[in-house]
Amino acid sequence: MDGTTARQQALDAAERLFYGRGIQTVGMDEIRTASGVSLKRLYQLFPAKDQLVQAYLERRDVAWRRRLADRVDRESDPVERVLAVFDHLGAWFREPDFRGCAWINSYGELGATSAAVAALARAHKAAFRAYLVRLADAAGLPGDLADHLLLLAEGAMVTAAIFGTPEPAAQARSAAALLVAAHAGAAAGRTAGERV
Amino acid sequence: MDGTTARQQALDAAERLFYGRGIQTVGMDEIRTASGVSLKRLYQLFPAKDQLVQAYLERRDVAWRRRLADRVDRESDPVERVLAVFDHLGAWFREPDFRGCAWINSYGELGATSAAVAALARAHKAAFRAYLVRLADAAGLPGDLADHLLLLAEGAMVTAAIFGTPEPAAQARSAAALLVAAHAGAAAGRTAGERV
DNA sequence: ACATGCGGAGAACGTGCGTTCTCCGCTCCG
DNA sequence: CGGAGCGGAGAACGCACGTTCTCCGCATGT
Repeated sequence: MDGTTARQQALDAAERLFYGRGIQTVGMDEIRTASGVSLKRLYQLFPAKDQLVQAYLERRDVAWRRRLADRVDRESDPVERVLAVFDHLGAWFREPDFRGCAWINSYGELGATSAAVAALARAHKAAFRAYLVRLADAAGLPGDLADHLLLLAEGAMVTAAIFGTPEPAAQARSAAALLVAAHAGAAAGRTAGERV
Repeated sequence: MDGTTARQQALDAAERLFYGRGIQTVGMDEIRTASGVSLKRLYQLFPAKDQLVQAYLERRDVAWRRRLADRVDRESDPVERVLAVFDHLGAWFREPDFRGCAWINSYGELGATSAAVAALARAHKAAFRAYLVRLADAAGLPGDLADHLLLLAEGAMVTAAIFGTPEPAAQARSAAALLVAAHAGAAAGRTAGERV
């Protein structure tokens, strides 16, 4: 087996298992069995479990954000692009193996113990927030709104995971639409010289 | 040592350690040392670690919700009572040992493995949501708003934990205020016969 | 054909931890 | 004063798991 395909298979198995059952619950042996990559090879590629965990979170980060961007790019209207974020969440929540946000879960499990995991969670959420800022900016909406959208999205992920229903995505979308309208109204008022 | 005080001390230590460092990271031995309750006694009171975990989450649930209600009860205006929820979150986030929501963290750590933990997280969030529904109702606001508030609150908890800053509470508060205004405006419009 | 070295399977090792057991002192009752 | 039982300290046990080691087959180069 090729080295790079071994790495891929190992990461595929790690992602499926770590995401589905938690990190501490899954042993290296199980990853060996699920991936077909021998333990020796696993430890050549990732000298310790921590590094496999780190690689899993890093790879998933770029994949997750690319999937989001792909969905958003199907819209052209700047405001629709903002709201598409929540449509994407809805589709994600409906996937049968959805089990919440990998970084929120990892943070809950290891954030207090592993500085690396905490940093990766922070980095992922910072990147997500930066993306929301760009979307809001492109729609001519103030920066505050991006933070509001972030809270709605994070809340939707958590709530959908714990209750096991996709509804929070639609709820977050409707709240986001109201906030966008409120901000847009305020902006329109400001440009018209209206006093608040 | 009395039986009920032993139980209290055990739960005190369990709460401090489980909340601060995660459940799987903390061993029964450490709880013994931190609480001063002997291992024998611990296992008399809680026949297995799961049950100690369960008792920890249950006790913290009522304490957490009572603290919230106490803060809310300092306000009399129904709308202020709704917003006070986020002021309370801000105060909580500023506590030095704040490390996110115990139930979100526990769910991330054990939700996939332990049905009991998943159920307790669901129960806690359902109770929190029901409280928000009551607050919204008392303020004459529609039921949808309570779900929006829930998402903002959950998002604030997660974001404050991962970024290690209390700001999300204020952001959630301002978003909540905008949503309240939007809903109140809509209600006023409806009562005035305005067409949307 | 034969040596050489890489890779796989899985045993082995060490440690941590949930749970139980042993031993001992203390207290309380006759 | 004696013994009987409860509680504490912590050793012991069994298991799971991260990590390493051993052994063996196989491919490759001369």
